[in-house]
Amino acid sequence: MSRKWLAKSEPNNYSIVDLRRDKKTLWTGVRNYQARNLLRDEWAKGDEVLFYHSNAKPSGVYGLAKVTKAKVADPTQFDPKSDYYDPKAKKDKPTWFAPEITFVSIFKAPISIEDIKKDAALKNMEVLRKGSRLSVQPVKDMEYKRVFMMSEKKSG
DNA sequence: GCCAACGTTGGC
DNA sequence: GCCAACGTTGGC
Repeated sequence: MSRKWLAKSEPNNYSIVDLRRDKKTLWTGVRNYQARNLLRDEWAKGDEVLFYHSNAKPSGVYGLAKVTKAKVADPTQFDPKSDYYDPKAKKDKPTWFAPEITFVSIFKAPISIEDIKKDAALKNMEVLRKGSRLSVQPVKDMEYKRVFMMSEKKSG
Protein backbone atom coordinates (compact mmCIF):
# COMPACT_ATOMS: atom_id res chain seq x y z
CA MET A 1 0.00 0.00 0.00
CA SER A 2 1.44 3.32 -1.04
CA ARG A 3 1.49 6.13 1.47
CA LYS A 4 -0.30 9.42 1.01
CA TRP A 5 1.10 12.92 1.39
CA LEU A 6 0.18 16.53 0.95
CA ALA A 7 2.60 18.96 -0.67
CA LYS A 8 2.13 22.72 -0.46
CA SER A 9 3.04 25.26 -3.04
CA GLU A 10 2.07 28.82 -3.78
CA PRO A 11 0.48 29.00 -7.23
CA ASN A 12 2.58 31.99 -8.25
CA ASN A 13 5.68 29.98 -7.37
CA TYR A 14 4.85 26.59 -8.89
CA SER A 15 1.31 25.65 -9.73
CA ILE A 16 -0.48 22.43 -10.63
CA VAL A 17 -0.79 23.83 -14.16
CA ASP A 18 3.00 24.15 -14.28
CA LEU A 19 3.25 20.52 -13.21
CA ARG A 20 0.83 19.44 -15.93
CA ARG A 21 2.96 21.29 -18.48
CA ASP A 22 6.22 19.83 -17.14
CA LYS A 23 4.72 16.32 -16.61
CA LYS A 24 7.15 15.89 -13.70
CA THR A 25 9.33 18.00 -11.48
CA LEU A 26 11.92 17.74 -8.76
CA TRP A 27 10.32 19.10 -5.59
CA THR A 28 13.27 21.17 -4.42
CA GLY A 29 13.69 23.88 -1.82
CA VAL A 30 12.24 22.21 1.27
CA ARG A 31 14.33 23.70 4.09
CA ASN A 32 12.62 22.58 7.24
CA TYR A 33 14.09 19.69 9.19
CA GLN A 34 10.82 18.00 10.04
CA ALA A 35 9.79 18.09 6.39
CA ARG A 36 13.28 17.01 5.36
CA ASN A 37 13.05 13.96 7.58
CA LEU A 38 9.83 12.93 5.89
CA LEU A 39 11.36 13.35 2.43
CA ARG A 40 14.51 11.50 3.43
CA ASP A 41 13.02 8.68 5.48
CA GLU A 42 9.40 8.22 4.54
CA TRP A 43 8.58 9.25 0.99
CA ALA A 44 8.81 6.38 -1.46
CA LYS A 45 8.31 5.76 -5.14
CA GLY A 46 4.64 5.07 -5.85
CA ASP A 47 3.35 7.23 -3.01
CA GLU A 48 0.45 9.52 -3.83
CA VAL A 49 0.31 13.26 -3.25
CA LEU A 50 -2.43 15.81 -2.72
CA PHE A 51 -1.23 18.95 -4.47
CA TYR A 52 -2.13 21.88 -2.22
CA HIS A 53 -2.01 25.58 -3.05
CA SER A 54 -1.48 28.03 -0.22
CA ASN A 55 -1.99 31.78 -0.60
CA ALA A 56 -4.42 30.94 -3.37
CA LYS A 57 -7.98 31.90 -4.16
CA PRO A 58 -9.12 29.71 -2.64
CA SER A 59 -6.37 27.87 -0.81
CA GLY A 60 -6.92 24.14 -1.05
CA VAL A 61 -6.19 20.88 -2.84
CA TYR A 62 -6.07 21.38 -6.59
CA GLY A 63 -5.06 17.97 -7.88
CA LEU A 64 -3.00 14.82 -7.58
CA ALA A 65 0.57 13.81 -8.20
CA LYS A 66 2.59 10.69 -7.57
CA VAL A 67 6.13 10.10 -6.39
CA THR A 68 8.27 8.72 -9.21
CA LYS A 69 11.63 9.07 -7.45
CA ALA A 70 12.34 9.47 -3.75
CA LYS A 71 15.25 10.61 -1.61
CA VAL A 72 17.04 12.52 -4.38
CA ALA A 73 19.70 14.90 -3.04
CA ASP A 74 18.25 18.37 -3.63
CA PRO A 75 20.65 19.89 -6.19
CA THR A 76 19.79 23.47 -5.21
CA GLN A 77 21.65 23.05 -1.89
CA PHE A 78 24.93 22.85 -3.85
CA ASP A 79 24.16 25.73 -6.22
CA PRO A 80 25.56 29.07 -4.99
CA LYS A 81 23.25 30.88 -7.39
CA SER A 82 20.14 29.28 -5.95
CA ASP A 83 17.96 30.88 -3.29
CA TYR A 84 18.12 27.51 -1.57
CA TYR A 85 21.92 27.25 -1.53
CA ASP A 86 23.24 25.76 1.69
CA PRO A 87 27.00 26.33 2.10
CA LYS A 88 27.13 23.72 4.87
CA ALA A 89 25.74 20.92 2.71
CA LYS A 90 28.22 18.30 1.54
CA LYS A 91 28.00 16.38 -1.73
CA ASP A 92 28.78 13.07 -0.08
CA LYS A 93 26.38 13.77 2.78
CA PRO A 94 23.53 15.95 1.53
CA THR A 95 21.44 17.84 4.05
CA TRP A 96 18.34 18.30 1.93
CA PHE A 97 16.32 15.88 -0.13
CA ALA A 98 13.73 16.17 -2.87
CA PRO A 99 11.24 13.79 -4.43
CA GLU A 100 10.47 13.72 -8.12
CA ILE A 101 6.74 14.05 -8.50
CA THR A 102 4.75 13.36 -11.64
CA PHE A 103 1.47 14.93 -12.66
CA VAL A 104 -1.64 12.82 -12.23
CA SER A 105 -4.65 15.10 -12.47
CA ILE A 106 -6.15 18.50 -11.88
CA PHE A 107 -9.43 18.44 -9.96
CA LYS A 108 -12.37 19.80 -11.93
CA ALA A 109 -13.35 21.48 -8.69
CA PRO A 110 -10.63 22.20 -6.14
CA ILE A 111 -11.31 21.22 -2.53
CA SER A 112 -10.83 24.42 -0.59
CA ILE A 113 -9.60 24.69 2.97
CA GLU A 114 -13.15 25.71 3.78
CA ASP A 115 -14.55 22.51 2.24
CA ILE A 116 -12.07 20.54 4.32
CA LYS A 117 -13.02 22.39 7.50
CA LYS A 118 -16.70 21.70 6.91
CA ASP A 119 -16.15 17.97 6.51
CA ALA A 120 -16.30 16.09 9.81
CA ALA A 121 -14.20 13.20 8.47
CA LEU A 122 -11.35 15.57 7.67
CA LYS A 123 -11.28 17.55 10.88
CA ASN A 124 -7.97 16.05 12.01
CA MET A 125 -6.06 16.77 8.81
CA GLU A 126 -2.66 18.28 9.52
CA VAL A 127 -3.29 21.09 7.07
CA LEU A 128 -6.11 22.37 9.31
CA ARG A 129 -3.97 22.47 12.43
CA LYS A 130 -3.54 26.04 13.53
CA GLY A 131 -0.04 27.23 12.84
CA SER A 132 0.77 24.15 10.77
CA ARG A 133 3.52 25.20 8.41
CA LEU A 134 4.88 21.87 7.23
CA SER A 135 5.23 22.09 3.47
CA VAL A 136 5.07 18.33 3.09
CA GLN A 137 2.91 16.40 5.48
CA PRO A 138 1.40 12.95 5.95
CA VAL A 139 -2.21 12.30 4.98
CA LYS A 140 -4.26 9.34 6.10
CA ASP A 141 -5.48 6.92 3.46
CA MET A 142 -9.05 7.74 4.38
CA GLU A 143 -8.39 11.47 4.11
CA TYR A 144 -6.82 11.11 0.69
CA LYS A 145 -9.73 9.05 -0.62
CA ARG A 146 -12.25 11.42 0.88
CA VAL A 147 -10.69 14.54 -0.68
CA PHE A 148 -10.64 12.81 -4.04
CA MET A 149 -14.25 11.70 -3.63
CA MET A 150 -15.35 15.19 -2.68
CA SER A 151 -13.74 16.62 -5.80
CA GLU A 152 -15.53 14.08 -7.98
CA LYS A 153 -18.81 14.83 -6.30
CA LYS A 154 -18.33 18.59 -6.46
CA SER A 155 -17.61 18.52 -10.17
CA GLY A 156 -20.81 16.53 -10.68
C1' DG B 1 -1.80 44.13 4.41
C1' DC B 2 -2.55 42.13 9.05
C1' DC B 3 -1.17 39.10 12.36
C1' DA B 4 -0.78 34.58 14.87
C1' DA B 5 2.12 30.75 14.99
C1' DC B 6 6.21 28.85 14.54
C1' DG B 7 11.36 28.07 13.30
C1' DT B 8 15.91 29.92 13.46
C1' DT B 9 19.56 32.76 15.04
C1' DG B 10 22.74 34.62 18.09
C1' DG B 11 24.12 37.00 22.42
C1' DC B 12 24.93 35.77 26.84
C1' DG C 1 21.03 26.03 27.23
C1' DC C 2 17.99 30.07 27.63
C1' DC C 3 15.33 33.29 25.34
C1' DA C 4 14.50 37.66 22.82
C1' DA C 5 14.60 39.20 18.28
C1' DC C 6 13.75 38.34 13.88
C1' DG C 7 12.09 36.11 9.59
C1' DT C 8 8.69 33.24 7.33
C1' DT C 9 4.33 31.03 6.55
C1' DG C 10 -0.22 31.23 5.31
C1' DG C 11 -5.22 32.14 6.36
C1' DC C 12 -7.97 35.86 6.22
